[in-house]
Amino acid sequence: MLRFTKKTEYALLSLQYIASKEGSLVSAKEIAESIGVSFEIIAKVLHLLGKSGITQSIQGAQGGYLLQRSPSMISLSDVISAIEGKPSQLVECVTSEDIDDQSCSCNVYSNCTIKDPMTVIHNMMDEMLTSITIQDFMHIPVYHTISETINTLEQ
Amino acid sequence: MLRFTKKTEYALLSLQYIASKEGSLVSAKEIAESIGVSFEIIAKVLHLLGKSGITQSIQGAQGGYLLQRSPSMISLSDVISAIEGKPSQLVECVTSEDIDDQSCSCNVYSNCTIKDPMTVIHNMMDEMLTSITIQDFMHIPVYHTISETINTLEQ
DNA sequence: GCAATATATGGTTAAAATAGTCTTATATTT
DNA sequence: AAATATAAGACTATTTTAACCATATATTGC
Repeated sequence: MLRFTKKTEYALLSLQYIASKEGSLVSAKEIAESIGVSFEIIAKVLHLLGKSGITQSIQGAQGGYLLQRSPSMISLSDVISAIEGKPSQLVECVTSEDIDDQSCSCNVYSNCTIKDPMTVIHNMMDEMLTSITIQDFMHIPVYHTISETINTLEQ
Repeated sequence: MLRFTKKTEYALLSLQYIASKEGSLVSAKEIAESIGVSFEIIAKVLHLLGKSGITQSIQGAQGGYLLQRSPSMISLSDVISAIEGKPSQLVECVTSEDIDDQSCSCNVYSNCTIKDPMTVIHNMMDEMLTSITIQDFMHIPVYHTISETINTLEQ
């Protein structure tokens, strides 16, 4: 349905929360309570973010999580990849990796006629998801067009 | 997973096929065979496209489908809305309609802190999906950035 | 009128993805 | 040793997606 998963949503909320604490260790329990979802889910999400090097975790009592790089260096694309285990794929046969070297695994049509336009769309989407970072989740007003947003982000 | 559904994919393939026939009636059977999927699915997809006024159908023998407007006036956003019955929603609480008048139906957090940035992302995505039309599915090469693509589309 | 062709529409089923919970193990601090 | 906190996998329920099946309706042409 072209929708972010709940896990991605929780990841963004968690990263936003950690970023707002600017460098101090934050526990999964604290984040879960702040967001209002179960501890287990937040722990799982933070674990996934850690495996991808987005967050750093300190085990043990008084442990917790912190960001491995600044909010402006963590893109939405990074978060989606971390949560889903792979880069986003609008269609099965087009990924961010080795675009020219990809064979269509869908066997329904021998000669795919939408792969090229789909690749264009994928690239546009990818560029967009890469341009948005956790920093943009800190305090930004609502814009209504790409150009307005790009102008603002470039300032 | 932020992926187009198969139905949307079939819809795009069907519309591309109908557009390539430039005005002549095309049957669901012909489209299904051309794409390589079952007749029933294509019939259902075409029916959905018809209900949204994208295609026009002529019933009975020698009947079929044709486009109700030119390929350049049918956006990807239109197609997704037609197939899914509603505009795309990246997150539950942000839609294209009445953005300022929407209440968050998710009850997990009383005070949603990502709605504004999500609305920005939704608007960017929406603008992108609206800017892409069936015409772009006819014969276009592969570009790799938004700016390249926008430049080309504007020519 | 009737057979053939084609769309219209709803129901059913199977598979896959998503969401959430539960359990156990491991690490660190006090 | 107890308390705190992350690590990681198993398990279940729900929802979405995908595909198929069956029947109804409309039009053409003989």
